[in-house]
Amino acid sequence: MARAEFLREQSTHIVLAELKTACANCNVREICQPAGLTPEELDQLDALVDVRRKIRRGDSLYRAGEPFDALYAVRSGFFKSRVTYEDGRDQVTGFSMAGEVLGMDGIGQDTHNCDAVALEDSEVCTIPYGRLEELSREISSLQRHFHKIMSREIVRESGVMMLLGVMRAEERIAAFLLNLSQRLNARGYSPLEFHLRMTREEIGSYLGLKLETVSRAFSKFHKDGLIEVEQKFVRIKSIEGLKQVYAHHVN
Amino acid sequence: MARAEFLREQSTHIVLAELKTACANCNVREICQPAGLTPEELDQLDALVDVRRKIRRGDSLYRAGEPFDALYAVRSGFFKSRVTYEDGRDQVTGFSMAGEVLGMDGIGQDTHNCDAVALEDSEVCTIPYGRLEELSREISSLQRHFHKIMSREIVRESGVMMLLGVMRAEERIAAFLLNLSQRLNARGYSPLEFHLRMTREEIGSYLGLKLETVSRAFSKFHKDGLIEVEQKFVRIKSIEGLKQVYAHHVN
DNA sequence: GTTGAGTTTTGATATGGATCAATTGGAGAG
DNA sequence: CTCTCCAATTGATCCATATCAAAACTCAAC
Repeated sequence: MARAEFLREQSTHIVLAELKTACANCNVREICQPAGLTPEELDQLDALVDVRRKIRRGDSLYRAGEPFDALYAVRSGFFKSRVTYEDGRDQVTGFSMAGEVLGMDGIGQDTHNCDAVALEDSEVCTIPYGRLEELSREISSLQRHFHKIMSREIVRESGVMMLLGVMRAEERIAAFLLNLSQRLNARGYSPLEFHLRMTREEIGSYLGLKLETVSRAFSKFHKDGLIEVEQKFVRIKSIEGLKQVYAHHVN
Repeated sequence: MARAEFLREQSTHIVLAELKTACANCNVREICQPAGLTPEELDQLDALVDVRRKIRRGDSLYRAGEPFDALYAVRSGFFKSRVTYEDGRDQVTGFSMAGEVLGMDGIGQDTHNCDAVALEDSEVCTIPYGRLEELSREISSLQRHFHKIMSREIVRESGVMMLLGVMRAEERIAAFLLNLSQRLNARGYSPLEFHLRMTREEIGSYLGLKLETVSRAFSKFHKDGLIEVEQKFVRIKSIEGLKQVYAHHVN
């Protein structure tokens, strides 16, 4: 027990020591550090993003119904957001990777609207919401940036509505893979080879499909030479081919 | 030309004269006028919401791709938001009635992401976005309110994802009617009798269904004594019954 | 009133994806 | 290393909703 305490202390120290440099090459810095800030403003921001938090695979960062008081910037790892309906049915409403922001659903009702569950051991920076509001009253570039991030979440979701509302199963899955690829690329990871962090069932839930349908589509894409799949590992062999899957559709 | 100038002047006068009283009992005032403002702040807000604009049925308030520079508060009338996909497929992503805000999709990319089309002759107040940002830096209750409205749009959309992802046709339509009813009620209209402003096809597009399916569900609900429908007119006879439609579902 | 285009309803049939079922494959616990 | 459990694949069948088709109804224009 004493030893556990010690280890925790030590790890906190390491975290604090790393923070400065960590922010410097953090994917999330575009959120926390919009361009054109004065050194003084940068110091204020340093103070804003204060607490780092580790979330173990399977644990949740927050749960629907909990009081909302902070946004979270994913520093490393991978999350799913999940809404549970009254009757117990649930749906995955999004996946978040390093460099993305979680929790904006909570602002409207001061209460989280969904669960955010880590799909692998993850780390987030906590952005206390009250302080974010204060600071974005002082720093207009931060304000603007924050608004853009919220707006993009709205646009992202209307893209998902499109997936769910008008696309066929294989189109949805092609679009899903392409979106994942593009986001990984934007964060500096390989856009052509990656590990899926979620199960077929979670992909299906997100896309409004059953896990068997997801599996069949993967097999089909494999057979057509568009991807290689082995369990969670995916290699995209033809971005163009995947785009064809939904471009080829006849109205 | 001189005459046209004169008319415009005059009409501006009328608008300004009406604005004060108009705002006083406007549904949108909770957006434009969060509680607890000083008289001074209220004057600033009066200046913010300056231009009223009439949109004829069938015309669009804005279109995807147009530069974004303002939000719109619907004063009267009814709009649909529509996203068109590369290949020409489109989907209705929302309906907006008096007292609701349109255009937040444009903030993220400085460009509108969807078309907003009037489904009946409508009137909106224009809220220039730059000024809204300025003012919400000065008035924290306005800032907070604006953030809440954006966040609620995120939550609304994740609700639609739920509709599209997990519900069956009749459940979606029951949920749609109940949502409409509840929003009309919140705006002071009858929650039990109303005119649909949109066609069966537009409802279907929103819900990811074909118009025939929508029509059949309406007929079924009628037969079951849950609603009366005659063309665009709807009378809800059993809110409870409609709730049962999706409560009764077995996992 | 008549015409005509668009909307809605209803019926018959087709089909994409769900469901049910069986098997295989992997990863973690002991 | 083996056992166990969960994830994934694949096949067979079913069903909810799409699709195709025709008729009725509505409203606006003339």
